[in-house]
Amino acid sequence: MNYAPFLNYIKNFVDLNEKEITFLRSYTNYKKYFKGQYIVQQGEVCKHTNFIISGCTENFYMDQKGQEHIVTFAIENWWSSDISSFITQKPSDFNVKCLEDTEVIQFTCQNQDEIFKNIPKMETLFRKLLEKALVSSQKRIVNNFSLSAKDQYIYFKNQYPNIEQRVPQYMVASYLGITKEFLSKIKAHLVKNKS
Amino acid sequence: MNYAPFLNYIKNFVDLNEKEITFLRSYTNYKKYFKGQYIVQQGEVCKHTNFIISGCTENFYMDQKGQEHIVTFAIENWWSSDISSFITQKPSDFNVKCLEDTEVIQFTCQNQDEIFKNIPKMETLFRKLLEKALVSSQKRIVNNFSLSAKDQYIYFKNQYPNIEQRVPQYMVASYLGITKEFLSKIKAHLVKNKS
DNA sequence: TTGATTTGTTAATCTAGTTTATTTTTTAAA
DNA sequence: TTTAAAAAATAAACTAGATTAACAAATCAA
Repeated sequence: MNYAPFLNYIKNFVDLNEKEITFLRSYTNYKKYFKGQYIVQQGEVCKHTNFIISGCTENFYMDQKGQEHIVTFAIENWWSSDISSFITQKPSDFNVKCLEDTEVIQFTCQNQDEIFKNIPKMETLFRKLLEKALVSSQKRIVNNFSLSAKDQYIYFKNQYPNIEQRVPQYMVASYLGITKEFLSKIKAHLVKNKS
Repeated sequence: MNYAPFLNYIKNFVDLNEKEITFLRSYTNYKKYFKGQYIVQQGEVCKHTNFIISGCTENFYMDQKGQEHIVTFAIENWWSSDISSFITQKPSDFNVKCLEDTEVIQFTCQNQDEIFKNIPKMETLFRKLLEKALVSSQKRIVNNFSLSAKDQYIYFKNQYPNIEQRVPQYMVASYLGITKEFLSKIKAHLVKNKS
């Protein structure tokens, strides 16, 4: 079990003393999932918030027509969960699925509350994380409005340079909200015009 | 100056004692803006987070082609600011403009930190608000992907029943990311087909 | 009460992105 | 190493929504 990356990540934001680290350890746990395994399944309650130590997950849902839409990817040092289901403890509208073998540090909703109660710095950290997440979510809405599919793809490549190589193209298309055929067309066009 | 709605709003989430209320008052201030006035202007730093006591604001930006896109509306009991600029204290990509005379309770970034330091319950409140805001932002991305413009319009009407009457249609179209002409077509179609 | 500006409608034409279908390439399993 | 399955590319027909332009209401200023 590999806990260090989680503590290193936290150290970027706040300093925890020994006692706090011990507390945090006892209220979180390590888990390994295998490729293809579901961490959360549409219709079930999302029990944990997960910090990814290694691996890659997708967060997707199935619409009324049976089409899958990828909402987010997550890799090392990112968080992965369905926040809506986690905070309400109601059935999730999303699936969280491992695209590779994936190690996580996870905690339940109850334990999160305990952590925040006992280590207020951790609540501050999460408040700031949520602020950033909200900003990037709004940015995505804005891009959706003002960029063509081609420009959104270019933006995606710049923002997540590590992800494109690790997941199949049809998933990138799904993330961008376009068909795989159209993404293929965009890429062919970009190659031809050398940018 | 009308402070009560702000305290009532807070009371829905957490209980503050007299001392905390006094502290909060001294670290927030009341301001009245007039219709058409800008609370935040694209290119300037967003200095305040604003809680709306009365009135209505739009949060919009201008893209490279000079087209305006409305990102959010806000009315009584909602928050209005450019969170990205507020947390980084860097120039904003957005405008926040009053669509009606608007009264707000506002606080600066520094004062927010003081409030959180002295009244941790307030940080918890904000953490929860951010969670909800993130959920609804993600929901909007999801809708963008899986709903037609017509269904997004219907969803908007259900979710924000109070806003459509208060703002011109072309702003609703802008919020939905479609042209005013197409919204007009959708509405004509809905009237004809009685739903 | 009239003109001027802002808002909303209709219709024709156009285009970014979808759908469907077929073929090729890559991956993975046996 | 062969074979089956999954992923990617290509192309033609199609559609949701954009663009343009002309006009009609509504609001507002004076």
